[in-house]
Amino acid sequence: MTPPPISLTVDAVVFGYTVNKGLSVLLIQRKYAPFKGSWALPGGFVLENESLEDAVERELEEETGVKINYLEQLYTFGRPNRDPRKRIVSVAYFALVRPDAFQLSAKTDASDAQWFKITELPTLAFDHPEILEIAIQRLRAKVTYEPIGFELLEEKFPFSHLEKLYETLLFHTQNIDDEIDRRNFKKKMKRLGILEELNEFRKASGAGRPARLFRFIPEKYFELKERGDMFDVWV
Amino acid sequence: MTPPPISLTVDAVVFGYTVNKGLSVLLIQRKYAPFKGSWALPGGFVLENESLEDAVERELEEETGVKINYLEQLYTFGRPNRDPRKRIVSVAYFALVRPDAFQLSAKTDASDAQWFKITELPTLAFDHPEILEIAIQRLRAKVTYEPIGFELLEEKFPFSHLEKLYETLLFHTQNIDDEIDRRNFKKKMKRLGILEELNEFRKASGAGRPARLFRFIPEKYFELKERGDMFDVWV
DNA sequence: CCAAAAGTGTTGGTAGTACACCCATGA
DNA sequence: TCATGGGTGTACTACCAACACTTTTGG
Repeated sequence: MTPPPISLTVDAVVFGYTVNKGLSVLLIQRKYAPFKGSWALPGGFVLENESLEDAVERELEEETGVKINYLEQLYTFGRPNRDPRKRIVSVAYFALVRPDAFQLSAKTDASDAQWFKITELPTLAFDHPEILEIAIQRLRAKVTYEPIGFELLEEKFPFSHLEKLYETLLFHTQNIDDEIDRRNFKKKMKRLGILEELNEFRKASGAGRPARLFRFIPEKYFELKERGDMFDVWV
Repeated sequence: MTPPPISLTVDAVVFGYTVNKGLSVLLIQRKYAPFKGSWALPGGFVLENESLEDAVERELEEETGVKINYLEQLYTFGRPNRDPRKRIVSVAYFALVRPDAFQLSAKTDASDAQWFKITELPTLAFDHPEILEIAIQRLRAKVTYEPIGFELLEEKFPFSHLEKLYETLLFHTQNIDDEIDRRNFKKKMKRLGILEELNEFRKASGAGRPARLFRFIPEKYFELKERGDMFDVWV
């Protein structure tokens, strides 16, 4: 029983977020056929002695130099003709980076890797549009029951940033033009008890009252989770 | 750039359920080393021109003859030494079968495949204990927000069967000895509006008042889902 | 003093939880 | 007639949704 020659790759959907730019995804430009010149998700072959996660981190380092903050397996794509050359099965991951990792490292050639707002995407190679779509769905669903949104924010953030992030993820990724009620959202988040209210304020960026900064407390969340108390923020 | 020789398999965690036997999983006994004689999840190599799902269905047919009712990709396991012989990455699926598919087809040699209650599992080969554990977690989580529980019941069922199924999945898989309040559970399910109350009753199986039968209405559920109304049954 | 962003409470509706008795059948 | 399982309603609490004005700052 000889196993058939199927190649295994990993691909990463890396999300970044800032209040101004909204949700963005990291893409690389392909240098070779097929899809030469097209934009694609970063990724590549898994080496014989590395785990899938190691492969993702290695490829991201090689191709983009970006420092990721959260990594989770997304789905495995194995349709027979998803790559025109030969049979390739790809394990897709999704990753989150903080705003400060948002600009690409100097060594990355700007023509190689670039951030794209998810509202202004180029045409993607292979079945990457499908992978990206599934990643967005997963991210959207997941922020409502696990506090992974914090992995996209700075460590200390004003409440309004958290609120805008949820607005973006829950509504703008679906072309819904809706807003979150600030008071209700704050009540819910406070009730969860996973935020620490700091005695620091954001120096105003322009006009407006300076905002108090908050911090996510992972320990509190793990406590909740152990007790089986569910996070639940579907605004 | 030659891709490394990594083999790709699929494995299936097939769940069955009856009120009497509780939640069970379908295992096969290995005929060859490594782990010769041990029990393992059914599965095998993906062929060059079949999709991952086709591979699962083919292997299940070959190894167990069981007819599955629901299939969903679970997770991909790729730790470098999970198979002692060589690098094998496995895409795990989880499947649900109805009670009538519960007995194995005649052609299956009983020594090959067998159902095991999840409370009375044998030692499993490879990293299959981990895969099974993750499958159970997924099933438990998923019944609270999608109506996949119905895929484990007969088409027409008394309410108490649904209730016992949820008790089993939500509590007994975690060694919690708890019960669902019949009245509250029924209220919740009725409010969802995805059940049809039939004018048929179950002929008593022993003593007791005959129970009205119900049917799950997939169409109603799709309607709900389209409208974004969330299923939500964490008893 | 005006514009911009942050902060804050109340009310009404709805869903969740806890809880106990009667009904129909087979033995 | 008894044992078994099926069927039903109410009261309390907690969360959700809707909603508008005041405060602090920069220009």
